[in-house]
Amino acid sequence: VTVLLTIGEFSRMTHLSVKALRHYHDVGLLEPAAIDPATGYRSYAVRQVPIAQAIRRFRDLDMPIDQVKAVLDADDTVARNQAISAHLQRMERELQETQATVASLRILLEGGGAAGVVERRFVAPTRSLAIKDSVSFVESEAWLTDAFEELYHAVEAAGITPVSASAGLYAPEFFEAGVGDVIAFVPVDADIEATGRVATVEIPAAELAVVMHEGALTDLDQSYGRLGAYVAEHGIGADGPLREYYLVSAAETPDPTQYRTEVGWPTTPRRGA
Amino acid sequence: VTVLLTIGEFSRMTHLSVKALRHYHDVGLLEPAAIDPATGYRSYAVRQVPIAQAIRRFRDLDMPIDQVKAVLDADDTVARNQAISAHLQRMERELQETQATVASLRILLEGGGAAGVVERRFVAPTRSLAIKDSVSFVESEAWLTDAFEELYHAVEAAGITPVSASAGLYAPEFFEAGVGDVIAFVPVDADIEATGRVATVEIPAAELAVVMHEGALTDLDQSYGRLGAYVAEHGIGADGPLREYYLVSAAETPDPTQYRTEVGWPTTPRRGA
DNA sequence: TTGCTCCTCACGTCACGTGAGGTGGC
DNA sequence: TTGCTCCTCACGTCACGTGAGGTGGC
Repeated sequence: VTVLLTIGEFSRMTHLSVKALRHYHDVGLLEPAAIDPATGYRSYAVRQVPIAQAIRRFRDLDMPIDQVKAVLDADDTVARNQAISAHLQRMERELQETQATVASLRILLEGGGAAGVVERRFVAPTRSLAIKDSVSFVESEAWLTDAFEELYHAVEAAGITPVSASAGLYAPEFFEAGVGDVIAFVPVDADIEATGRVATVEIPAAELAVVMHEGALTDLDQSYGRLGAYVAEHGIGADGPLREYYLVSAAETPDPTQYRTEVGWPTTPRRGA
Repeated sequence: VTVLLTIGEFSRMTHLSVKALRHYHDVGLLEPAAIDPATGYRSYAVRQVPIAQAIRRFRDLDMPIDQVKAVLDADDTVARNQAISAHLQRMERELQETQATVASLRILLEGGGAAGVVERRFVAPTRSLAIKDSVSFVESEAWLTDAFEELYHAVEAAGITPVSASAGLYAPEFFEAGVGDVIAFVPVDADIEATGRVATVEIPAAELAVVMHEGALTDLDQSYGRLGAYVAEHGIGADGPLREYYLVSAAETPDPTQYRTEVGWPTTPRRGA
């Protein structure tokens, strides 16, 4: 016979609170083994204890309830282990970002802001291989990595060579609303058939205030701040997407402090230019 | 003259969304430099850019808004740096817990549950130095560390020696509600004057089912599960606090896999005992 | 018989995001 | 004049926690 446990006993055995257990029942993550139809009392089975203990660990790792459900429902061991290691990888990435943010905070508080020279520049229209998508600010780094991987595959497959560094166009609402259109592009001098997300497009010309950003992309806001101040002080702001040219990036060096990124802020044309 | 920025410009310069900036205004974390009384339009000053960038970094590190406010309001550099490093320490601790949880999850999923032998035991009343408090489950490890430090200071100050290992009593609601009375105690054979939170008390006798838990305290639920199953199967459950005896703990070894903790679950008395 | 355990709503938390609906300046 | 930017509510999100108010079993 199965030994049944009250919700209180089950709570002490799993270190999940009674409120949490009721919530997991409500959302279908962990159904009691039996429910008294008269009183509504929940009963749990001893064999549910390890499942509940696993749930507690997943939740301690901040895995969303839906994902926990998916992992537990996967009777396929391979799929289950994949889901778990995918989550652990996400966590490792977050940890690295955290360390980068700490370093970045230290620099900022020590007053060592980027003081690069602002330069004004006209960029001509550029034929490019590009991927365009609506991207959220938080997922943009991962999106960019994927996009450039795909673009370089297309470049290689076509047997051509990029004309200059890879770059990105960011709609203002990407920053202001946290979601907006982003175009990742690689300048080329030949037309290529569209495959998958990759298309050949002409990146429009622009008049820009430009600054060289040295270091990790987490700190890009410092260069944006510098450009924005410059543009505001000179009253030369114009509409249009923000630009980033990745001169030295993860593709070239594993050390983020070696990254070199040109940031461009749209301006009105210069007189006499 | 101060150059004023629209909320959109300020957003692009700081990489904080417009919604976030309005929220920070509402809660008093970051007041605009000026507000148009007719339209309600917010204006920000260039000198606010580094402050906003610092706020973004603190929030990326999940520092609560109230704490960010406290850190920024502290014009005392020393206090500010203390608050920051306190937060970074908390994050490091969390990281270690995360790694422990990952290890713990691996063990659980590989089916290697604690299979220790359950033993029944009567423990006599024990005169002890104790600290009692209402403690939440999440903060209990830190609370316990502090409590034992204080207790050992008191023991030392009195020039006496503990009679046996330090231990803890946990009210059922500590697990079931996530908050409940906890007593940390060190058995002694002399009365000591109450100082601070420390008092001399008699820990009551108890009839217990006991199992030896080997390894980190994160995994204690496995031993609780084993005891609860044993007690339920034999129908010998009784009221009363749960007990943990810390035979080998952080005080003795830096390696959590070396920890030895006896867990006690209250039972009815044995026949013939 | 009396606490004790358990139950179900309903609402709060935290830091914004998501629309809806509307207004002033170039 | 027409978009565009900005504005203010009001409500949603996520995983429970916090009471309130009430019932069945030892």
